[in-house]
Amino acid sequence: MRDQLTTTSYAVLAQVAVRPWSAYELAEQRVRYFRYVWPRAESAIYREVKRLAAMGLLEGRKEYTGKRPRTIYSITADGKEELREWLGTPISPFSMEFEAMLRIFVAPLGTRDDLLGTLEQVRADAHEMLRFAGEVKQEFIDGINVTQDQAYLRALAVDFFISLLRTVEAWSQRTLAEIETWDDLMPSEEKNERGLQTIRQLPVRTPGESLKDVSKPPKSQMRPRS
Amino acid sequence: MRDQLTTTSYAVLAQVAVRPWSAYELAEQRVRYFRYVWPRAESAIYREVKRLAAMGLLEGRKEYTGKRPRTIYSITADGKEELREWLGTPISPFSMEFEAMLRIFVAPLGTRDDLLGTLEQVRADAHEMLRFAGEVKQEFIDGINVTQDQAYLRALAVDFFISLLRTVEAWSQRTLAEIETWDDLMPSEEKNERGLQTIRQLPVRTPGESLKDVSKPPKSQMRPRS
DNA sequence: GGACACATGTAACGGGTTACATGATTTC
DNA sequence: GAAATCATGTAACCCGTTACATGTGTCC
Repeated sequence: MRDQLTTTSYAVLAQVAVRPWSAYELAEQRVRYFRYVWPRAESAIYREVKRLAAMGLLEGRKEYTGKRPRTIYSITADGKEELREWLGTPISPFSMEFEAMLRIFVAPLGTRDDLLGTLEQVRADAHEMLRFAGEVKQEFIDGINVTQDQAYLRALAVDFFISLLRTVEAWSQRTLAEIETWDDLMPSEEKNERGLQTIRQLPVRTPGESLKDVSKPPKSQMRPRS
Repeated sequence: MRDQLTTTSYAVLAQVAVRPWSAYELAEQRVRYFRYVWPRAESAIYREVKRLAAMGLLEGRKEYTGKRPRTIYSITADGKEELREWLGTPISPFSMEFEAMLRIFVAPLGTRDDLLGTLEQVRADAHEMLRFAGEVKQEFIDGINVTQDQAYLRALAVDFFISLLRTVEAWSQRTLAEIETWDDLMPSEEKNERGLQTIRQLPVRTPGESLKDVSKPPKSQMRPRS
């Protein structure tokens, strides 16, 4: 058996570290816990708890409802130690899947309505996730969230989400507005000029110098600071 | 053989639609094209072009350098048609993987320095991606980007990235600042109160009413609009 | 007491990644 | 002419998903 832990392993460990859960509850509650930062199918959770239990990082206790068994998992001392060590290692970088962008790049093959529909979906998805975030916000304000005692940590997460989602929402809106000014999706001087105008105003520093000379920086830059 | 196309299939098709490439070039150039919106390992591309060629959506032409063969792929009429149809279907929703958030939730198991290190990595990753975005911006301003003639579409993408990355960067900075005010990672009334304060100010609408009554909306709401 | 939703998983398939392999080109 | 790097892939493993299966309360 494979004995290297994946991030999914740690995600499960982390959730069980909060309190014991049955595998079913774990799979279910992932929605509120990690769905949006580490999305996985429910069945992956079932396999993962078994593995972790076999490795001694989780402990499974069997219960019965009639003749139907279920397993309650809790974390072991070894499991906590694994988590602790993990916290000191480098993270895997932020990554995303954003199919809408693929479609933008080949948009001229389709219709203007196709593209508007795609952008509308992006906006709707962001809207839905914001609604969920709003629910969570309300729970904390009402003091009834399951992790209320960790509000100081969860606040960081909720802040992240809402910032990110509002960014996506804002982008989808201004992009819809831009596309609505177009008559078609064909390239044109006018569209490209507008695009360049947008790009010029984007808030990011451009490389100050050409890359050709990077291998031989001027002497003056190599002197130590006074 | 499986004959259902995945988003990865369309990503490859979309890239080949621009112009013919060898499989190696495709895998390499994904970095500049789709790496950040649809990340996949290079070997996945090799398998995908073969499948697409077998289905008649791509056409492979073999070339030789000495006795080493390579294959140049170009899109077929059927391939273009597939892309066109795809543009009319619903997109898979935006999703992300953000391991840092998992670590925040179990942060009290580790040290304050662990957590600061994690956040520092997030900031560094965002910074690096912004540097890349800045390069692309400069290319467009200089008029030398490979897709210069599609600046009107690429502008939408670059705008998206830079907005998103600046959001992540800003979040990581204010979160670092917050954590630096903490003496430890243990929960406390004071930390939680600050967290709640943050949450209350987040720019998102909370659900205006309780969910209990949703199943029986008042009659007045069911009347048709005047 | 039949239908339906909830609870609790298992099996199989395929997509994705990591590791490896080999020919060509450049460097020194 | 040996070493390092680039070019061009292949093979194998495993994670993740989709589909299915079976038991249990609940509604009417």
